[in-house]
Amino acid sequence: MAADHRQHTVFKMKKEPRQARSRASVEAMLQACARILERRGYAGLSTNAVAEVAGVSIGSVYEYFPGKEAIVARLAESLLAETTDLLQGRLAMTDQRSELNVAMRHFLGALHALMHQHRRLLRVLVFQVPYLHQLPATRKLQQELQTVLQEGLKRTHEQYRVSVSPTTLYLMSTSAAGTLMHMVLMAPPSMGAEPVLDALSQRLTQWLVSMPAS
Amino acid sequence: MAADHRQHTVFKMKKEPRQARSRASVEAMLQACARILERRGYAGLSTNAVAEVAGVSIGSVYEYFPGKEAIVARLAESLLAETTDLLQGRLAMTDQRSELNVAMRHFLGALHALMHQHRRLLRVLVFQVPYLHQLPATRKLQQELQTVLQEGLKRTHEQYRVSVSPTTLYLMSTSAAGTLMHMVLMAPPSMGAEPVLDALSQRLTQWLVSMPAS
DNA sequence: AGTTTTTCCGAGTATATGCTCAGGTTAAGA
DNA sequence: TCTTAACCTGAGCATATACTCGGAAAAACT
Repeated sequence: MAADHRQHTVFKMKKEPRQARSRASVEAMLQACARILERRGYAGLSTNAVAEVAGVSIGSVYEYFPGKEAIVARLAESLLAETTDLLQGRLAMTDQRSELNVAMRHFLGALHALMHQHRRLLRVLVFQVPYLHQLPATRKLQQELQTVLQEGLKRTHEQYRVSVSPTTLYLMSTSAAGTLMHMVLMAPPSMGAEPVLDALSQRLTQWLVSMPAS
Repeated sequence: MAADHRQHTVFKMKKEPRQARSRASVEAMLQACARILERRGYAGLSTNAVAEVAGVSIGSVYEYFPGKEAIVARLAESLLAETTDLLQGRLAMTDQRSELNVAMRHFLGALHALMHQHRRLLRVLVFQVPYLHQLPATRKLQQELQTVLQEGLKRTHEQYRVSVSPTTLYLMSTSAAGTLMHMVLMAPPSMGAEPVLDALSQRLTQWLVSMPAS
């Protein structure tokens, strides 16, 4: 039976580990899951393999996770949460003294660095995990991207205070995300990241500047 | 045994059908494959299911395909080829009398329409098929996008003859592709396609116009 | 110490899926 | 018509994977 008809409870943990010992076990399972995903892909991931690589028994896996979907979901959630945190942290650093184009470049640079760091895992999550984009954390991250863009504008120098329509906001965030994704996951080695990030941030900034002020 | 260690011959057909009867069988298998992918996802796809839905025996499937990867690959190749043809066809229609922004809008509109038409299948192919982006047709399509952009520029009115760096070309194509992908596969219903396409083509055009002429 | 809760174990069962093969049927060629 | 090649069949074998369950060991609690 395919995994598609199951309830969405398969994405949640069965029970939270209470003692230090079990917390270490769960951590080992998650690390094992990441290792297997990077090396063998989602199709090569099985609960038995997770148990073996993590050095625990198969029974222990099912003690905490209802199935492999839940392990992957947990792993993805933590990565997505890390990214969301990064965005919020960067936003907190941005104030009225910041130059819009500089702030934009820093945002994109930090985001790119984080994605690049986890690129092997990210590739599998994005391209092979069927339920990734219906995870709450995914939607939260996408929303966060737009929020950060909007808030960042408000906080930078007054001369850039412009009114941004939802369409524009959407276009900017999807353009940026699409380019970052392509660079990290699909770009040929010949394409250096720095020039593209420079050009991208410059473009986004000029785009905003050219809009009617509010 | 995971499917990851196999040779890349799994992506090719075993033998070409010669008679009309067998060509119909293969066609039925491909249609069945598409149906199953749309309804059950890649994880729900099996050679047995393809045989059943197509109304042929499992033996016949293995007569023409070495495994399910080859069926999916064939299906994807035809969809990608259709897209590449569309781009080339549009390019042939573009001449020096065309306005750049109008031509750009038509390109994006046609591309979006095609993607939207196949969005259910496309979603599964993009997000669940591990080997999609290593298919020759995928690379060809990506290359075609950049070529069309570059050629389209050369063919439109002289005033737009500008020199476009590889970085810019890359940035424009990934931005456009990223936005189209997000719109077709992930956008909330509230986001209408037309305004976004209008804004996108306008943006790309203005971007080019603002560059130094060659 | 005694009791309860948490954690862990792993052989074993059920099931799904990939794929073969020996042989039958239909169409094309001579 | 006879021969050959193409095409089709589906029961069945091999394997892999999800998941259970009875019970043991360790930790926490009283």
